[in-house]
Amino acid sequence: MGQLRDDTNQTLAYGDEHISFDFNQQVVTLDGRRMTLTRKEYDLLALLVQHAGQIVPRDALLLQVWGYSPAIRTRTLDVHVRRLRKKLGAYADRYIETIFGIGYRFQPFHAPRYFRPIETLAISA
Amino acid sequence: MGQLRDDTNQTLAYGDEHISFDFNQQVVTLDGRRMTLTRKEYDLLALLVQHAGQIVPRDALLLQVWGYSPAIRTRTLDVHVRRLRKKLGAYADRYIETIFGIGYRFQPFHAPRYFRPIETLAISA
DNA sequence: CGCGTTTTTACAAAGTTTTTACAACTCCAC
DNA sequence: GTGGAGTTGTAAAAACTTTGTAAAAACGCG
Repeated sequence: MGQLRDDTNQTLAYGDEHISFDFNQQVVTLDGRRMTLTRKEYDLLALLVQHAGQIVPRDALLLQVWGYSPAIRTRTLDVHVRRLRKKLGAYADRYIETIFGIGYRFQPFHAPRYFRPIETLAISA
Repeated sequence: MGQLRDDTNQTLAYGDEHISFDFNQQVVTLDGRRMTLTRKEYDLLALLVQHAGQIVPRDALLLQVWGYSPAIRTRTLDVHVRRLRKKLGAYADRYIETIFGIGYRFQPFHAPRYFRPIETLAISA
């Protein structure tokens, strides 16, 4: 479970309760079933999973998966995230979090959820 | 049934419900009948069968069977795959899978549809 | 040469990616 | 709380890429 890295700190594999990722064979399984991902879908998910738990900015995703500079205006990232979420089924929004105004984050299944401090509540209480 | 390998990990023979492959004699049988394959057809099928269950990229096939570099633009691989499928008859698409954008995969007849997480990190060139 | 084999050509079909257009949502100022 | 600018979600269409196929041309060896 978790991440397995080689001597150059490259992620070799990832696994949690529902998803497993083999970066060598480019094989992803969801609840034991093999996921069929297109190339871009795989590249995108792989990049997110390699930074599991960390926010990956849109700019970084667009640069690394598409080679786009931040100047380029495109919605293809959003569309690909949507298709990944569709294929992730019930766990979609749990696994792929939207960080408004910044980017996306892949959350390992058992990692503590991130909640924004609710200031209004604290003040009114 | 399955694959038989020698001490240098070369596949000597392959067999499943319908196909048998003798790599020494270069004899292939389909449901007990000997298949007549041309040289290139045999080379291509042999390479796929030797990696049964694994995806073999187009580039690898073109390099190993034809000696072509990835730069060369040719459709001969597709044409040969077609002829092989024709000779494989009813099992054609079951045995020779197209992996879009990557290559082809020979699937043993009884291979499970889905794979559990892979522990062994066998890398194929 | 003649014949089987291989490769190319040209187009069709299938699959993938990007764009477009608009809806829904988030944040912040007022 | 409301409104508006900016951001993300979504469905569908358009654009693009890859693979399938039939037929013709080129190859090569007896």
